[in-house]
Amino acid sequence: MKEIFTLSEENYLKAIYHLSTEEMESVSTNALAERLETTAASVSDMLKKLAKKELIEYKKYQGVNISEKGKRVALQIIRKHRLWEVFLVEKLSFNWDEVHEIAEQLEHIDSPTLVKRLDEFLGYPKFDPHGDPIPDESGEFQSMPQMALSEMEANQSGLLVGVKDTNSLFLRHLDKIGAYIGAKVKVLEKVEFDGSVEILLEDKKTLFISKEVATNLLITKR
Amino acid sequence: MKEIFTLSEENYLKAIYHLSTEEMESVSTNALAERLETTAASVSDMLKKLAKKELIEYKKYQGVNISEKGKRVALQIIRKHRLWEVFLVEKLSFNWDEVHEIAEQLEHIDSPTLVKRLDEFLGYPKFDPHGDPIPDESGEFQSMPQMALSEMEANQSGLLVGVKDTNSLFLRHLDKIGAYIGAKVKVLEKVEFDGSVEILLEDKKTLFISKEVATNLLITKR
DNA sequence: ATTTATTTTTAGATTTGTCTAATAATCGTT
DNA sequence: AACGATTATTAGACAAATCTAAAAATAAAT
Repeated sequence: MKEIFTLSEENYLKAIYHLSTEEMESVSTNALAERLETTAASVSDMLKKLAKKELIEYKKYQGVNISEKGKRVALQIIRKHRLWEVFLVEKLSFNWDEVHEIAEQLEHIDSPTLVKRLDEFLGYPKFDPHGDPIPDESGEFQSMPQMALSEMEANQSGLLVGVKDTNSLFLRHLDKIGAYIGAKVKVLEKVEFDGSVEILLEDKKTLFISKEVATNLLITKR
Repeated sequence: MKEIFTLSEENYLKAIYHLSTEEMESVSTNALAERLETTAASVSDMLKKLAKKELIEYKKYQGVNISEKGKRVALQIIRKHRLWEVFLVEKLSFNWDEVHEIAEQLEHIDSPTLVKRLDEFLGYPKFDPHGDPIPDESGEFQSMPQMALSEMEANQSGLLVGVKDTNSLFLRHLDKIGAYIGAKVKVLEKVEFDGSVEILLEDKKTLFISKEVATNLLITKR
């Protein structure tokens, strides 16, 4: 029989998964508390519960590592989150900066059939509107080698495949300058003294990108 | 600022609304307990909370009446429930007997924009797959005068517009005999001794409907 | 290697929604 | 109108998830 998890447990698992892929070390209580906007005390309590259910590996004062079982659960939630984001953008014409909060709710809807049908309805998308890969039913996902635009050399070109920061202001800025997921990008020149980058977008227009923006744009070569 | 209600509160409100339209009297604690599959004690507790928030009118031992405010809230939840049912059936090709449980979850997603966009995406449907009317943003809905098939006289005809019982077995039975929402129905004969009804469906086939089924089919004349 | 600072955990309370068992109010019958 | 039956409410407990304040463990710094 299928194990059921509470909303809180699901949110903890997702946060632990994300934090442990961002840094390769084990996740600290404080980092989790900050991410989930709660106290370290609450995190400690919850970690005990998750450990008892074998969703994480946890030794007091040693931080957390997600278990295989926990990873499976987390990836299914992430799968739902990203599928719903595609739905919201493609079918309901939401802007890509508006969908996160709604998807945070929809990701907890529990119905495997629904997920399967939604996936089919959307044409089995492999990436969400922010360029993040969508895990399949068994948790696998395609991921191309990515780098920040700021790490590329002059004259290299690639495809804009994702953003690091999903902050709404940042996403709207991208819309304004005409950058979108899938756009072809070529680095024309790297400006030494301020770290900004001159790029050619879709072989059409050239523009300067600040260092801040460049470090938050993800590119795959060719 | 918008008032937020818990999942429990929303489910209570919905149940109170439905029970109070089914019978015109005030709703009893026990009826609610049965409907919500909980105990009378829990219901008593919750009624106090809802009354304090002015969602219901409640006097101890006197049963509940939903307030105008409560009705507004309930109708918006029902609106969401029915819109999601349309989505599941029309877009994700679910069967009409499979959608209720999923819609019970989706109805609690909180995003007015989402509801608006979904409504638009579905082409502003006025009725859900079971023939129940979908309230609009201000809680208004079209409702044609309806009667149970069992109440019709011989030789009268009408349109099958809804079902009373939404039990899955019943809905599948309807599929099997070829009855669907929108079908034209003519009463050929009413059988005295067992209350069954002989009908002509869509001017094509005649069949006998048991009393049980006939009382659960809703018809509008012409 | 101590001491200080930081991080993490525990102890004890609180809120929400639920339960069982006991009490109280209302209803139905004679 | 009074009795017994039904229905509804309270009292007291419990589990989940959170909090603050205090204690314990680890890390950093002199």
